Parts: sequence; structure tokens; C-alpha cells
Amino acid sequence: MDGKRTEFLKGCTETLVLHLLAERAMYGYELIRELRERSGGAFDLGQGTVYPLLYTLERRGLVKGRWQQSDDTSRARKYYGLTRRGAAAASARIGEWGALVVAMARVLEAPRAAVR
Amino acid sequence: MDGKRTEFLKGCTETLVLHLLAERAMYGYELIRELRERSGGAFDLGQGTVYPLLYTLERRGLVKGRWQQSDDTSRARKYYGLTRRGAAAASARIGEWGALVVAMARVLEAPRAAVR
DNA sequence: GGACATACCTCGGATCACAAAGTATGCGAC
DNA sequence: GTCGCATACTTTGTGATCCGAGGTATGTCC
Repeated sequence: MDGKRTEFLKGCTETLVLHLLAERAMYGYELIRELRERSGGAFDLGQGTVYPLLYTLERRGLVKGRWQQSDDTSRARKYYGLTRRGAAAASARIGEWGALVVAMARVLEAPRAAVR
Repeated sequence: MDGKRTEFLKGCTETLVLHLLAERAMYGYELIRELRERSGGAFDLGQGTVYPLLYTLERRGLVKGRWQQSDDTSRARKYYGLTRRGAAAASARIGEWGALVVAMARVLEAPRAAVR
């Protein structure tokens, strides 16, 4: 991935994952697929990115993982759901992201007249 | 600064600096002040962040620095201006940032109905 | 049976923001 | 004159997070 793109992503991945899990619990592979599809390919995160992040979020008490056998498959999957703290963190991240976007717009879209 | 906020900023600082220098050449301290004021304090970057970034941008050939004595002060200041490649990079960063914002909105603001 | 998708796991490398510590000087208050 | 602060620049180590490579395992399709 483009180097600078990677930098922009830092901090975003957690926001995206928490957001998706705020909607419903998902297993790792499903998270990755859902992100790729919802973003039209913009967020094509690797397993090496998402699984370590899920473990970190679990260690911080923001998510809870549990193995579950789905009805539609014989495969074992580890589903992740938000904890109460995770739900709070999800909201906080959305707010922080929104504030960043506003702040960026203030600088990037300031009318040139204001530059004086 | 809030830990997660720092992560969000990664990649943004370069975008902001290149953008301001695309408007007009500035010296380091002025860049810092302008960012803080334009963003209403949201981007209160330290000298330890901005100066190393300016050196990196110069090393990559995106900016050019030169010492200059201003008329209004006896102090020496190092002004930075964009090179041709730097101007191109500034545009590219704005575009990448815009694409990220769009992609984030696609995921974060998808109607719940679409979730199915 | 082999390739690929599915599903998960681990670890080292790269990058960038932060902050601390530093030097230097001009200016205003005392 | 001295002190504190703002102004202006410089250097370096740390921490966090994304990436990708490499790994295991299994189900499905050809």
C-alpha cells in the first residue's frame, strides 16, 4: 500500500473495527471482508493487521472474543463483540474522527482571503 | 495529547505543512503558529514535530529552506518554500485525504439497512 | 491431489508523532 | 543589569500502529 496512505490509516483501523462491531458481533475474516466491501476496496486490510488489533482491543477490555460454531458451516469461528467500554470507545473514536475532519477542513479549505 | 489522537494525526501533519507552504513560504515557527490559529487550537504541533518534518521534506526534495533576514526583525529565520515536486505532493496529499474521508464515511455512515 | 478460499496466529520492520533536552537571542518588566 | 518569556531553531530516543511475510489448519472445487 502507498506509504502515505498507511500513515493516514493509523488510528482509523481501530475506529472502523469498533464501529462495525458496534453494529453486530463479527468474526475476524468477516470483519475484513465487510470493510473491503463497504469501502469499495478502499480499506483492504490484511489479516496481519486485523487479528493483532483484535487481540489488542481484547487485552484493553474493549472487545470480547469467543469461539462459536455457526449453523451454516462446520468451521469454527471466533466472534468478537464489544464490551460496554468498547461501545463507549467506539463512540469516542467517531467523535474524534469527526473533530479531526473538521479541523483539517478549517486549514485545508480556508478561503485565501483569510490567509492575509 | 490523547494517544489515539496522535495516531489519527499520522500522515496529516505532512498534508497540513505542504498545504500551508503551497499558499506561501513560511518559516518554521510561523508554520506552527499558523496551524494552531487556523485550526482553533486543534493542531497544536510541537517544534520537535515540525522541524524534523521540514528536514525530511527537504531531504525528499519537496521543500527548499533558506535563511533570510526579515525587514521587521533583526532575527534570522529559515524560510521554507515548496519545490515543483513539493507542489505536486501537496495536491496528491489533499486528494488522498479526501479519498480517506470518503471511504471512512462509506463505512461509518452506511445506513443500518445496508448492514443486512 | 492440488489450488484456492476460508479462518486464524505470530513477529520483525518501517514510519511518524511526541516530547525532552538543547542552543541562541530579543524584549519587556523589575 | 537581571530575569522570564517569547521567539527561532536543533537533535534524539521512545512508543504506537500498520504492513507483510510466514505459519497452521480445513473445506471446496476442479
